[in-house]
Amino acid sequence: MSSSPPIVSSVQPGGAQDTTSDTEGDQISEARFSAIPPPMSPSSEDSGRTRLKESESPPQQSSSEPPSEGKSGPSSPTVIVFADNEEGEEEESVEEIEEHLATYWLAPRQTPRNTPPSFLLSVDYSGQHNRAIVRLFNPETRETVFWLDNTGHQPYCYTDYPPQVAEMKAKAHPGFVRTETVRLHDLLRDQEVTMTKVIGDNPLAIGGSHRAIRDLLTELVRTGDPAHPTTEVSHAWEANIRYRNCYTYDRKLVPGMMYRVENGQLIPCPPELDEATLHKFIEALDEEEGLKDIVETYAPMFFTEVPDIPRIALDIEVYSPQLNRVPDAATAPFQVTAIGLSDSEGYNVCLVLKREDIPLGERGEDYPKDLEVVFYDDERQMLLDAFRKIDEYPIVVTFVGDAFDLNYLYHRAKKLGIDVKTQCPIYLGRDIALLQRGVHVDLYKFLKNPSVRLYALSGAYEQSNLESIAQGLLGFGKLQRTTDISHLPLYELAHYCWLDANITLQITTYKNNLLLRLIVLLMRISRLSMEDVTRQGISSWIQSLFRQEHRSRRALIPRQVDIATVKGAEAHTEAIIKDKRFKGAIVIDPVPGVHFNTCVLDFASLYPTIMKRHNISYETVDCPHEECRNATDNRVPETDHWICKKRRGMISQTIGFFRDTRVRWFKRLSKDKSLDERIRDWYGVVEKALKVFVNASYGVTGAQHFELFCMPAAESVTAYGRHAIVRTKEKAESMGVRVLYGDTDSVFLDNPTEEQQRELIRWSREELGIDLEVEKTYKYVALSGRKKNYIGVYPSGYVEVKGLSGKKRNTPDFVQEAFREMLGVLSKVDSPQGFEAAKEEIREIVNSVLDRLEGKGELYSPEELAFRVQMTKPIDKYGSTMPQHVRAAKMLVEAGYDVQPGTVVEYIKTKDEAGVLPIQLARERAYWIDVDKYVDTLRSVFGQVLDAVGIDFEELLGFTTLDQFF
DNA sequence: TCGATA
DNA sequence: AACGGCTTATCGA
Repeated sequence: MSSSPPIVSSVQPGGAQDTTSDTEGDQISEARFSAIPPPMSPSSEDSGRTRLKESESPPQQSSSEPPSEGKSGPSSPTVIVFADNEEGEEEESVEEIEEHLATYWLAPRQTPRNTPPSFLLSVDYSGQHNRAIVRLFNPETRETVFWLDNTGHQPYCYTDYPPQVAEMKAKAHPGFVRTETVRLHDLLRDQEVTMTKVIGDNPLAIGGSHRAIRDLLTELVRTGDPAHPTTEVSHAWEANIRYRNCYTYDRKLVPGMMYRVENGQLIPCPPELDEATLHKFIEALDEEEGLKDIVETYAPMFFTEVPDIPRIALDIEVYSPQLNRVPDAATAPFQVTAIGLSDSEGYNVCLVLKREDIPLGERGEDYPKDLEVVFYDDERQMLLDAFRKIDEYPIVVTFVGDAFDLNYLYHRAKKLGIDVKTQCPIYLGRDIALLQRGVHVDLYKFLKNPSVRLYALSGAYEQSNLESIAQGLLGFGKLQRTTDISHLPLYELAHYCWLDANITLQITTYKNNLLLRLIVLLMRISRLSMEDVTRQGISSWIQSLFRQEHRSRRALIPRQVDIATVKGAEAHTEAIIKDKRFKGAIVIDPVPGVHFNTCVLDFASLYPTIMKRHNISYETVDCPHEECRNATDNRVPETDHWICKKRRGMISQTIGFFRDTRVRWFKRLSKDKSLDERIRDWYGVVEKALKVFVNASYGVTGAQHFELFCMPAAESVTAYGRHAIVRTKEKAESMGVRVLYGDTDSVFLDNPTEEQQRELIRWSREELGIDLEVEKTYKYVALSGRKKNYIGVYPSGYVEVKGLSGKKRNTPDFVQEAFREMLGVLSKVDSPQGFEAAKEEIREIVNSVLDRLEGKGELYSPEELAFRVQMTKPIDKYGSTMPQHVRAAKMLVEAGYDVQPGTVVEYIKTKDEAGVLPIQLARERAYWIDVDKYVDTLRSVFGQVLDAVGIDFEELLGFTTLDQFF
């Protein structure tokens, strides 16, 4: 323990320690250096590295400086100074740099003219330089370096105005540069179009600032509506693509792949793919036109493994005078009491602030051996040391770092007089915390993403808090505290804080870096930077993927209004579109009762297969060709839609390729025991990433806010899906097999022979062109008569519960527990006669629960009795209706609690006027639980299952176990 | 009893 | 800022 700053940066300043000559070149230094606007004078004497003396004042933001891109984009706030060295220049001597740096905490940022193959972390826009800036991690020197665009690429959008008109309108903006005429393909109308490319001198000139160019490329049109006589119609295309993405697409950059800098040029380093494997890979796919291009683009992404990028996880604890209330990050009013750090190479430290009234405490039994605790008297010094440490890493991982940890540190640093430009590696955007050098990954945002949680991680956790995620993924949770954080003895505080950081790190390292590798694959496929891909959702990923696909084909990216107009929906206002729903999937009426030997067949990824096989894409459904409109063999069943016979649809082709690749290669081979374990593991990750895109492709096509939203396309997919399941049912019945139930893409067959299963599968492949698979065979299934509600028991005794409220969150724990016990009984049943014995056992379970409810046994705690219902809006937004959870929420507010939207209110049902009581208040207050209400709940939950197996719940209520003794 | 809400 | 289908409970009119 020492009170002096113990952390010694392992990175020498300035990169001057580098023994290779590859990193010679420019430096991106910190904001305190004056900005020298590029291009710079070709003087070799003054290399631009001159630094201000300590006494000189920090630079003012120059008003002529181009604004940074948007408010929340990861553009750099730092002033970057670099030498004008078209040819490499002499390196400054080591001594000189160290002398300069003695007063600075953060090492300067490098823009080397040469690097070995490096990992492309992000593509950003640098407001300082008004150019694209690429962030690379060099695995040899373990440095994060930068490359500034030198190709002269500029922001632009397209318009259908001729050049003279476009220029006349756009030149009202000072950022207008010039126009160019371009030929592009309009996929919606299937024709070449001449467009005018309008170039601006910075991204905000195109869009984002007041009266930007995209706002000038408009036309006033009369509406005929007296209330709004005119409306502005936009003539701008591709004007809302962020510049960093625009640059990525045009340069065909793939974030997550390797690049090197050679003589100042950014050059891709494609991997050497094993020819034999690649050949087999192509053979596994259907031969079709355009396959070669698509394989060339995507195979390198799928077959290049991800390096183990060093990363550090950070978690902080903050003093709070109020129990269970986290201080506001934007004002950072209280001391940071601990900073936990844990990196991927075994660095485990917790920085702890000494406080007068808090004892040191002791290191408990489970105290981690390799955790080092460093004590500080000075909070400012503690922050500076933490800053210098995390600045060494290409990736900093947090859990809720955007909203809290990094945000708090930034504002606290400011408050403590730290110069945030030169001494703090963090800077803030709107709702986002970024790093000047590395990439900040907020795992909370990423793991909360439903696509990640459900598709990639198969729903391994239910709630998105660190405790349940750690339990679900790692199998252990956070440290149990003995008291609240603000009063924890220092060693326990250190342990708790560090463990949170360590758990956060372990989430990225478990299963051979599964999560890191998944993030990188998602970067590659979506072409988004690590910062963006971990914060955005599936619709942004798919949007970005298809923007790139349009650009590579020289196709114009349509606007929502273009798709709606061409598909004949121009009369629909947004409000009408919003309410208009299309018909979805079919659920076959269940045959109620118990059925032994039920075989469930399902269509393998039904909707993506339909999109591939029927060529469904926004441009191919209701296409503009007369021949297609008049043909008869291309009609979508039950609808008036038709499908293009002349062109391959972009979404159909891309998603079809992903689907086939996943099913026929990565998923299959990830389970092939004859392959090397490392390869199998990698294939498993690729399979999961592809699954995310494939599964969501239909959903986003039917999502109103999606750029390529196309109702006819979404409607066609579900129509073909209904067609498939209905015909399969008919076919099965014609073979003498009874269909007991079915939902969207599955049919439950009553005791079919193996021969019958094979025949149906063969029929489906030949007639429908969809793979039907045996998904599972149940020992028995109990269908309740209601749709989407059943239990299925496997031969192993494992019970699967679908839709029944016994499994739902809002059901009290004691009911869920009794429900589980009942399932345990039912899982043992092997024959129709077995239900008699089961009935007696279930009677025991029910009666013991009733005893406890009525006070004849051990009482249930408020937690066990709690109903849990989420608040979907603020309390005052609930008008005339007053649901029970809102009533409970009001009681909480009166008692001084804070109830925000999204809060899950926990309450018990009581026998008084209120009828409810929040469990927080139940601890300090006497109450009578409403036994009748609880019996109702028990009845409805048990009834759902017991109905199906022929047991009457009321009959079980006859008497309770204790009654037998009286 | 019914529609709205969760 | 993925979709629709479906069940169950509660509240107020």
